[in-house]
Amino acid sequence: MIFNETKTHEITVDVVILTLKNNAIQVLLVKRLNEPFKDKWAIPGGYVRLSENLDEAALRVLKERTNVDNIYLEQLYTFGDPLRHPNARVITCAYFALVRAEDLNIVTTDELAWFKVSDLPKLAFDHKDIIEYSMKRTRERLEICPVAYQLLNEKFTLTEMQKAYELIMSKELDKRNFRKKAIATEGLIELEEYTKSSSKRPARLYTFENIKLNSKRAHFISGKKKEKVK
Amino acid sequence: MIFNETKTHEITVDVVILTLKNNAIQVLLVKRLNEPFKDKWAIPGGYVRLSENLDEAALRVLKERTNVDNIYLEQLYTFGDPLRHPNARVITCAYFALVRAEDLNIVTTDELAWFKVSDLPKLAFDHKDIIEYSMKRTRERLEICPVAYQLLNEKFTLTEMQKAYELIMSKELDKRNFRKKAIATEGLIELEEYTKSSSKRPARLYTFENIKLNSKRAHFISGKKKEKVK
DNA sequence: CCCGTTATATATATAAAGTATAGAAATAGC
DNA sequence: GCTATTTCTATACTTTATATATATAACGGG
Repeated sequence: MIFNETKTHEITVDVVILTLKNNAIQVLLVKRLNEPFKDKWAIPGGYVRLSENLDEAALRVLKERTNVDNIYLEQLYTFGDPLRHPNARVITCAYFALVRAEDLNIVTTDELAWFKVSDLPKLAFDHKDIIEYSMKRTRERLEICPVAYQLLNEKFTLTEMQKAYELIMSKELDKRNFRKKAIATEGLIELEEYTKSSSKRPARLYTFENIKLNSKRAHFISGKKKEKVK
Repeated sequence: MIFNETKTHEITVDVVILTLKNNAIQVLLVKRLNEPFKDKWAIPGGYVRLSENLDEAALRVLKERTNVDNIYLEQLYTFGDPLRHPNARVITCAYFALVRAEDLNIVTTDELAWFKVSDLPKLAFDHKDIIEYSMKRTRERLEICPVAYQLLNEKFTLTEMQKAYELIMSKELDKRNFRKKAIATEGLIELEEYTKSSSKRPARLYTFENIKLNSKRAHFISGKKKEKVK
């Protein structure tokens, strides 16, 4: 590829939209309708308009695809390899969002679907790298603040919360110690409600008050892997 | 300002170059020769060439200004407010670098000089925000890895290391506890050399082996503020 | 309706890391 | 030699993290 220095850059935003569905962290992908990478799956994205800033562009893309507002959205990283787009010079500012499955009302189609991040299809551009980096960042965030509640329904059990942590961190945590530390988390509210679902003993429901995502006390991931009991 | 959606974006990199000089964290600034913000100080930067990626562009800017290689350089954040440049649409990908004063061989002039980050002049564009964010990120890095050694000379005393931590974190640390945790840091090597300078008892010199900037064990900043003794 | 199963919940012991404080050793200046 | 100053060692105390035992509540099968 020959670069003509008089050509200009194009700049896009791409948004990694993560949710918790079917006991797995899943990412929303769109199928590309045009070349390059026609028919490959890709992260939702779009050109940055001249009148909007990067956050606004990312929010617009997120809203177009999910119709949700008021979501955890954070700038992730800017990817600018000259060869990341095969026939143009496109720099993309990647964002990632954590959304509640409960809040979503997405009609998935042949061109818009959820995929487990642990089992991705062949992706367009460098989008695989971008998704992997978004998971790394999510883990880093979780180590310093209880950002996982962004993935939980409004009311949740401690077991559900632990499951979210385990899926993000890819390791098992000890139930009893998780409870102790979770309960000490700033912002967690104990409700006088219980699950009455199919399970055995009903579990107490909790919720998070809006919002303290800088709480240092909530990094309860350090626990060593619990050994699997036979 | 009216935005014409057919106009294209321009993309630059700006590099916050931090060092430790005269008992303060200092940043390298250049005086702008042209409008806008003529004669105001700014972070060194430049347009991203079509043939280079963002890291390469940042390295090039860093090398142009400081002639140092092999430096701690990290992408910081991308700033893209439509109004950040008064008469163009310039998105900038900001980087920050930590350099050793010892390695530098910069001739400072009327157009290139070091400024204490705690006492900055009036800056061009949003560069004040960018510098502040680079300090925040440096603090975050320091909480999880001993990145401060990037600012220290090759051989240093624990007192010098502590001083670097205190300057970055803007708080005093307890000397005895700092020593205990610093000595436990992975990668720190105790030398059989001592200072023989003007001070009282000679201090042992230490160095860092190349390089483990992901060591979790090195976040020894948590100490409570030592009360000032009268 | 008893009883085993399963998941929730509480209490407590042990280990590790973080914080606080006393004081000894080495040098320079007087 | 005495004092001031800085480096360096040792140790007690507090908090957090990890490990383990046991009780409680519902369900389902006989």
